[in-house]
Amino acid sequence: MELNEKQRLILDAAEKLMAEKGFDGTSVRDIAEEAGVNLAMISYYFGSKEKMMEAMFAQRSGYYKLQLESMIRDKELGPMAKMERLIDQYIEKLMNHQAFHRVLVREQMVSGNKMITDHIQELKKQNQALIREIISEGQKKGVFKKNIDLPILMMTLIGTISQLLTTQHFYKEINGLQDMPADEFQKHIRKKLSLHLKKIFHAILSNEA
Amino acid sequence: MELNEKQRLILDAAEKLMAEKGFDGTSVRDIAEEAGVNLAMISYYFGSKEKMMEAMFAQRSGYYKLQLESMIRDKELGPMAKMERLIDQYIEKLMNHQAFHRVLVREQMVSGNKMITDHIQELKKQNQALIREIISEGQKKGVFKKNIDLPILMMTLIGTISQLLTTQHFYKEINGLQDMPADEFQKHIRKKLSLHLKKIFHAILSNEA
DNA sequence: AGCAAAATTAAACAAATGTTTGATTTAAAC
DNA sequence: GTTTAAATCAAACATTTGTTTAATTTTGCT
Repeated sequence: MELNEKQRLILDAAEKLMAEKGFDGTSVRDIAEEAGVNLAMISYYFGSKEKMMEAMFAQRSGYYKLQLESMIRDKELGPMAKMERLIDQYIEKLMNHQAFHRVLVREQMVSGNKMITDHIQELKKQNQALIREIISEGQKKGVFKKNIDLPILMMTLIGTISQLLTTQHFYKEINGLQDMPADEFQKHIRKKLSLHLKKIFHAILSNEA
Repeated sequence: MELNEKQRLILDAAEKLMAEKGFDGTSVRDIAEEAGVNLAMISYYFGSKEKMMEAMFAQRSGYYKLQLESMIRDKELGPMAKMERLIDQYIEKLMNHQAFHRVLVREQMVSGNKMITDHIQELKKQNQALIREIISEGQKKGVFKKNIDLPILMMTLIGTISQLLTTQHFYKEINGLQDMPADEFQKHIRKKLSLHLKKIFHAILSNEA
């Protein structure tokens, strides 16, 4: 779907506010004001608040589509190196779109909008299918263990990153990092996350002792 | 705070509905109907919807208080055995109070109610202080690694469980478990989670190869 | 039984909600 | 320059929201 300038303004405003207050906690008047457009434009362009949300997911959920295809076929990279790149891709994707990810986490919990949850589910399936290829390759080469439970492993990957995203204010305080500049903190935390998750994946996947 | 029968009915109804629809997505009329009480009783007993939520957290957040003290002093248990019990306690606590945990996850993400987020933060700090004791003991005995980043490890613990809680429908479908009875599924998933997380903790904490 | 406090109720309240309307302005096409 | 459609706007709309009111019922106590 092609978006014009006004539509983009509206979705940006909606994403920002809904990341803070949630769908029901954000009124269309708040969104219109934040976007600097007239209230009626939301219905005019999207039909309704609900459909505006759907448009937002259609527009943004591509964030979750990983750039994996070419990497998977790469003959130079070993399976573990591929998994490490995968981890970093997930960290980048989720951290670079924190606001949208918050909206998504909320929406995922609700039994709510079928169109949206189906959309998310489909993306997850596609990603898992690709990752499974890497794992199969690793098992065939004997560097990965047999009997790997990918869905649970993905829960640790996404769950750990999500948990950081939703509680980073806690993390800052508990580590006395309130005064660290925002971008420096982002770098710091991504590095930590990356090392931590790679250690975990290595322990779960690798055949070596 | 002591609760009478009506107050309990109200909080139970509120918890159930807010786990599904969130705070803003749940009206006091919905809550009153679900609880089978008159609409005005919510203001009458709690003062407001907001304060009702605070009462709910005051009442339920004890779920997150682990029964660790006595176990920590236990001379029979090694540090790794203690960590394993810790993992199982977290799994039990969060899984046994799924509805409340959903409400908490949502509320945690919002900048919203200071009283509630402070309460949560305080509980986390207390728990982490206790866990740190176990880790120090393990390090002193030489069975745990030095330089363990506890906050990140806790993110993996809580994040993995939370991710499962918020996406279990997806997990069911991807594993073809839609027809498994609910209680059997709960058992199945707790067992898997437990083994998975213990493997991770062992890899991160243990000094052995 | 009589009384005071607590509990319960239906109704009313003002404010906020998502959406629509109908008029007006802007832009594009001829 | 006129015409036609798209875009923009303030106002109005009907619901829904959380809360309060004022009357009534129930409860506990003497």
